[in-house]
Amino acid sequence: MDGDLLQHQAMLAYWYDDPCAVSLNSICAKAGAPKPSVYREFGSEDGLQRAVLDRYAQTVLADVLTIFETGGGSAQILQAVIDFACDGTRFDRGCLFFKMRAAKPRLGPLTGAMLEHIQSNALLTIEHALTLDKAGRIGLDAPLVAHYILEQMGLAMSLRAQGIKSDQCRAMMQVAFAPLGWS
Amino acid sequence: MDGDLLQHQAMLAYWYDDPCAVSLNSICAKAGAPKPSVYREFGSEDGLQRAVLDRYAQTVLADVLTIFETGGGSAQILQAVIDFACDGTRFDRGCLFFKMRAAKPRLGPLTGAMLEHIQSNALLTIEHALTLDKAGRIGLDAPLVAHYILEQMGLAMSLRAQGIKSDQCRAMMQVAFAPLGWS
DNA sequence: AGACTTAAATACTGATTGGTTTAAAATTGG
DNA sequence: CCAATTTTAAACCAATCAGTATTTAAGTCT
Repeated sequence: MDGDLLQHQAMLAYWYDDPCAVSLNSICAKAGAPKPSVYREFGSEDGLQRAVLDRYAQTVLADVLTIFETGGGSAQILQAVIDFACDGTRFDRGCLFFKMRAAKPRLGPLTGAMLEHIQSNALLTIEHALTLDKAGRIGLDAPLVAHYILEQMGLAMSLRAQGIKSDQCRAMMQVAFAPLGWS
Repeated sequence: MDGDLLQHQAMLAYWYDDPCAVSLNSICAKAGAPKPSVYREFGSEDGLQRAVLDRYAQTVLADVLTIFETGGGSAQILQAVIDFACDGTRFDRGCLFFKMRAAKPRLGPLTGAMLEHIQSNALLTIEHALTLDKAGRIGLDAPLVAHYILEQMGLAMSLRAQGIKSDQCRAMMQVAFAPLGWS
């Protein structure tokens, strides 16, 4: 059963290239899988993309959400988030979630619904971490700050995908997070 | 000479939809222009996109750059930038420059070069305004802050294109610009 | 008016897209 | 060892893409 291999190859292709620019034919060729098997396993291109995005959320994105779940002060959390987005080579080519979200109007309904589910789940997790942190800033409501943090993460990863150096991304995120109880 | 009409219709199509999702055929149909005239006037799809982007920069983007050029304190400038990006209906569908920049790997070399030229020009203008403002923050070098401001503008416009309300975009930008000498 | 040039409109090319059908091959159950 | 089912592989489909050739019409200049 090479459905997993197919899904894995599809994830790499969507992740490293533009999701909208990757054709089903090329994915099948790369995975060595016949095209009808895609439709047997996933029903449609939309179904494959949805499954890939789901897997990505459960593996890659879960790591960043645990940062918020394990808690600590907001300064600690934000520093960990910066490290997560800017360190290592994991997001050298960007983040599949944000790439797909940017291409959402061109993706199918299943993938679109999965994008919304992932985003609302992430927002809830971030917001929960914020309300736990008693040192949170006053006058800024938690949903707004949660959304702000999510978008700054997305921006950092998009910049990395554009080739911006890790140091510069880190410096920008430090500026962006400064008003949120940084120092 | 309906080259202007063609260019205008192309700009609207690229602006309101995803630039990569708009076909040359649909643009010709919308503008009522025969396809060969596109190649006579612009040489290629890349040439048309480059011309459209150039026109966009000279009309729409020029307005935001004058904000930086006319000067005032950094607080004034940043407030004007927020108003520019978040007010009105002009960027309800996003900003063509940032949309095209996001799709850069899928666009032609002429358009890619134009994108780089517009961005470096914008960065220089912003940086110049920052160095003129003596109240600029210490410890943050001007190129970094210029890049930061540009990306936050792009983020705000991308959020608006996603359907985020103007008020929420404004609130986020106020957070983002807070460390740059806001109050 | 008549020769010449330029533009327009349509049709076409070859490639690629997502998706389907078909026929052979492999596998499985008895 | 054979029959039934599933998987493969390749061909196929209609639609669409960027780009080009061709043919026809409209001007333009002398």
